Amino acid sequence: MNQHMRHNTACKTCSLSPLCLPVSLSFSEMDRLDDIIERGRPIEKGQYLFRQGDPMESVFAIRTGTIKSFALTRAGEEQITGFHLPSEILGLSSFGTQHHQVSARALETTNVCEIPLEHLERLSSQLPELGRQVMRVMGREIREDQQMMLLLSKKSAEERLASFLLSLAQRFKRRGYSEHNFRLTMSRSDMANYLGLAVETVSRVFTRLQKSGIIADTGSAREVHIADQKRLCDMASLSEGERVELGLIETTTTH
Amino acid sequence: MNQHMRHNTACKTCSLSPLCLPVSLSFSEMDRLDDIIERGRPIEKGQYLFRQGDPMESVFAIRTGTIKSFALTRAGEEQITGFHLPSEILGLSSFGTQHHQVSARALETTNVCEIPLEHLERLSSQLPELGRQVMRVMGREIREDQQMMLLLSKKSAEERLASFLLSLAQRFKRRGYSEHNFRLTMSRSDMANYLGLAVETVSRVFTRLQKSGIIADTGSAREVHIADQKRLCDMASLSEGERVELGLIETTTTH
DNA sequence: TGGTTTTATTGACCCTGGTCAATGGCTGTC
DNA sequence: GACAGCCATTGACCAGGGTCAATAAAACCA
Repeated sequence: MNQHMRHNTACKTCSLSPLCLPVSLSFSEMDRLDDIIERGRPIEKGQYLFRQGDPMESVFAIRTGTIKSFALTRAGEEQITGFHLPSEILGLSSFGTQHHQVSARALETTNVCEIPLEHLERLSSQLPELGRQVMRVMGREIREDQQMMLLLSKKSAEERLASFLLSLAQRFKRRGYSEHNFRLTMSRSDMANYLGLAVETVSRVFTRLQKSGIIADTGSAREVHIADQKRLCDMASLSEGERVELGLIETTTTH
Repeated sequence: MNQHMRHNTACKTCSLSPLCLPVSLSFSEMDRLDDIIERGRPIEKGQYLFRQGDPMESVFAIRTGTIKSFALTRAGEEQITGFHLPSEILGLSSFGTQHHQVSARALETTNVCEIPLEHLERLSSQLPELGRQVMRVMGREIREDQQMMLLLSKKSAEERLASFLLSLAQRFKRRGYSEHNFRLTMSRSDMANYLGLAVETVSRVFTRLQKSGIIADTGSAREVHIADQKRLCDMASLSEGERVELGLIETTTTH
């Protein structure tokens, strides 16, 4: 048993493990994974989990909270590359480099599981299923990034925001939360940055979504209530890949 | 020795191996990799290497030629997710799924090395360095996709084309070709699709680049001669990550 | 609690790049 | 070598969404 382990923080008892690295490991294998995981104190809102350029020593799984990851452009502005929810793995994009290629910052108080790379690599060669899961997670990240490329190069402002809200809804649902009511942990400006829009455009699209009754006015800008999911889907012009991720269709077919 | 092996097609004798999967394998390990690799007949221009929805049974390393990979949008148009040059690995984005999530089509006559997934996974657990290299390649792909997200969400048409040409130049250079003179294997329309622009815009930017003397008029639209690389770099507004990939700076630093 | 800062909304205006249309240049084929 | 089809270029026009500016609403904090 791991000295760092506290109540309810072992993979075996974690409700997120079916979505996370331990998926398809046996109980005894999970114990070995637990032995290399370090669980420190929470990261407060605004604090960095790691910064671009830091030595790359671990990857992180989110236990609770939200993290945004971003790269810095030449001009010093951020380009947000993702918002990460519980069970998602952070740091994979720096694999094969000595240093983190992005920064990661908490959008709210966040707890993470730290997995030292050195131990992960050693354990992966002993537990083939763990290595395979790391590759599956990386494959999913590549697919998501490529869907994001599609969104950024082909979709209108309305389609972008609709796709984003549906993606969040689905991710909350998979984690056992409501897919219709949730709180946005990121600002309008973060959303705009991520979606390749101006803040003002995001704000205007939210207003339009409310006026058309697709989302309800909750009184707070951060609180979302999806009132008409079907119309939101229509508005998003989802690609096949997105429909698969959202669970709207079973599997892709040949064209 | 592998029955499929032909002259100059073993990893051990392939000039691309330092850029490809076998990097940092010993000769005897390379032999074991060679044993699972299948090298079939060339793929002609326009032919598919695989199609979105096909069962996912192998990944592919390009030996010669160029492949474009793309997903289909709901409306049936393509979204190009990448152009792949010799030594680059294709199919990683479908890791963890039963079926290919993108299609891959040859832009010119192309030779590939086919690596059956089942064998690759088994061999990776026996040769930890091979598994690590697969993860490094996937990490690089994630970083490139995220740089593409930056390009698509923040850069102007000029900056996009300049970045694209520099990226191609660098990739040709690493493969031993000229970084100043090369032939584009993709059409204006493919470039436009990949860069999130209209064909007409790509054409206009090419004209502007010629008029300003940054690229020379070679008489052919597909033939590029970079006349002033420095100004092209300035024009591209490269991010730190891009500068690292292009070898313009050594490593990222903390901000 | 009041004052300061950050975040969100809304309006007015403008610009980059998309769309439509016409033309010219290649490539391939019978 | 003439025709077909695709690819590339250029011009004219237009619109989606960016920018700037003003205000309102939250969040923060001493």
